[in-house]
Amino acid sequence: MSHTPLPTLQDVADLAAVSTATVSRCLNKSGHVTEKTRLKVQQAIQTLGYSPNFGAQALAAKRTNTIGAIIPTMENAIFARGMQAFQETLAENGITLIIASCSYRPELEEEQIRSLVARGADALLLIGQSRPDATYQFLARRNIPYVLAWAHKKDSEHCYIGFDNQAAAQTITRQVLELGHRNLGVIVGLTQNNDRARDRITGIEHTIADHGAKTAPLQVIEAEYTFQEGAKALDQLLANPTPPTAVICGNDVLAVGAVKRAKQLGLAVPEDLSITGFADIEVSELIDPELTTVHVPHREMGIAAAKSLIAMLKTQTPVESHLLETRIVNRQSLGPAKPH
Amino acid sequence: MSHTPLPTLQDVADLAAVSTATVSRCLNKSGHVTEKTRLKVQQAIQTLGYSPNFGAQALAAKRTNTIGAIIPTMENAIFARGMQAFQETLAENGITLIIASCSYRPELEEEQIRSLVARGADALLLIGQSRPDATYQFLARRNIPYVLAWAHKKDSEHCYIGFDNQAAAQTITRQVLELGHRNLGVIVGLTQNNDRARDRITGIEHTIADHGAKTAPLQVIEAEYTFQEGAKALDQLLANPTPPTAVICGNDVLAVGAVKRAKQLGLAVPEDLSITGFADIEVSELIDPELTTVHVPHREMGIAAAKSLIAMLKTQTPVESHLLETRIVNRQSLGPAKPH
DNA sequence: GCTCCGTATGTAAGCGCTTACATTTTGGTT
DNA sequence: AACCAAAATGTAAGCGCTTACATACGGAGC
Repeated sequence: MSHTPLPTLQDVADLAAVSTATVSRCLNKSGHVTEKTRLKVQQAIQTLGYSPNFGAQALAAKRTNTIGAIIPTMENAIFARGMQAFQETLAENGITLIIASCSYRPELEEEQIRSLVARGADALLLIGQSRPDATYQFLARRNIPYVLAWAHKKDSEHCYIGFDNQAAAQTITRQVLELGHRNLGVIVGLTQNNDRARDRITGIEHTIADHGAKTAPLQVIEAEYTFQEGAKALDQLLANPTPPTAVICGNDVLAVGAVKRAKQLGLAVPEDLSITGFADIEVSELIDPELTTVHVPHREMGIAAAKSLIAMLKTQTPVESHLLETRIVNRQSLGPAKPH
Repeated sequence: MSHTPLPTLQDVADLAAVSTATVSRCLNKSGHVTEKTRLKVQQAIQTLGYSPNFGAQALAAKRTNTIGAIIPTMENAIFARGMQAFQETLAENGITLIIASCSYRPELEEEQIRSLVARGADALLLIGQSRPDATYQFLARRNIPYVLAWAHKKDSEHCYIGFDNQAAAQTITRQVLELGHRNLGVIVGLTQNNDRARDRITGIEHTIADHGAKTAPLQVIEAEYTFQEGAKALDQLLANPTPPTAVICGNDVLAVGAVKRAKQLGLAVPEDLSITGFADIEVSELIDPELTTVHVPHREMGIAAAKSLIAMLKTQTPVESHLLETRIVNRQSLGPAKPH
């Protein structure tokens, strides 16, 4: 490991026989440089193997070309695809992604937000909306643009890049009702710190209320985001003297766990029990029966989030929310209610 | 959006009536500060809402407390759990993770390495070993510590944090052979830029060669990392006039795709066809039959990688490789060969 | 050839922090 | 009370870059 000091801007300037200002202008494509000198400089950069010092650049320019994202966890496939697209889009624009996770714990999120900002994130991607006002004030005070992804709300002061969880839940609930189901169960992620999960429940409840038909009271079970918990939740639902004929799940992982459990219990899906998911992640096509679920355009969402953030950074003004469409993917796990 | 300039170290120093050096010492816990003045400073930091400027800190201290990771893709569940643990461990140590992905494309990886280093990554986590010498030289020249994760090689100059892909493949192959299978198929990820996949094939081949028993020639199919491709690969294998009785897959995703396809074709797993996986990601417990696979300690690996990198940064000296143990998880998809 | 002006280039002042070194304070000894 | 080492604190010199402003340059128009 040698320790020759790395070349600096000054070294490049010296070699190219120009001033540091000119080299800087070349680097930042800020124009006002002749083709001839640009070439000279490029040459010098090449031969020295120069690469700008990040700290110095950040300090002088007051920006880092870095965008932060705080997601509940990378292990959740629901975020993986979207984040991948987000990162790719940022990279195409010369921006680096820094990632933190908060394990669905708001106080940790708060901490991570401060941490990423302290690390020089120029802008942030956050998941969902529910967090203390103080956090938003902090961001405003620092003048840090942000988008709230994986969720959407009309007429909000915030910039949302996502879909309407409530509306999506309504659509699939309606379909379930139309198939004749009158006794519904719900398995949903922990709602405590998850506004998306709450919105989905609300959507389900509203649809049932609006539908008019007489239905049994809705049974809602909250479960952690794992297959096993989905299975356990199904057990609870089935323990009821009048168990549901259809179970609407707040996400695919829970749904897949429920499907597996149902099969273990000797229930045919969807003949004996219908089960629906939410998100359309890869596993939903994998199990047997394949999952009828709500498709969410994850990649689109990641790309849109990146673009919005980049635009905000460039124009220094807020950007409109972006509503993405979900749609139901009809596969095999949802069928008509058994006639009595 | 107000624009009161953010408080600086100087402001804190003024308010606390000490010098900037003292404040800096408090911030960096470098000792030599009385409890009394530390409190004064803390107080001042609080009331001003001060937070250090990242660029300035990086410039002056010549480090960023940032570690970079370049993984093929975040969508691959094989990396998700390990990276999550990696990030958590870094965060516990006050280090931020920056992530880039290279889509299994070496030239992109090269670019990302330079990019992350330019962004001030103090150290790097890379996946696997195979990359141009020039890349390693670049890292050496910059004096950037790195670990190679998800792989292991004895007596290497590099620091590996991972498991022995070849040995793991040997173990499971041996088990397959012991169950009487004499006609084996292999479905593995694209080997072109994936040394781990290659190592696994090597392990399988060696075991068969060493075993002595007469076996049919090994049939190897490479497939992209998706369920669908796993299914297609199985089709190819079965198209053979003497199809294999056991298929060893290079990862769980391919295995799960193959299992699903086998069932669609009316083959009972493992009665008619045995299938094994590699990685033990969540889905392997989900499908029916559950997958017999090689368990990889993902979280441990992520934690170990983080700790090694932190140690390297602190001591400025290389750290020993860390070999993690894999083990076979016997579930349902592997059974004895059908007697003729 | 001389102005004039728009464009290319140079000059140099910071950006906010860390840290080597200098100075002061503290408190135990004599 | 005087002394001294050790501990605490202060001083100030950068770190490598961007950018406002100053200056030099070169061609068009007369």
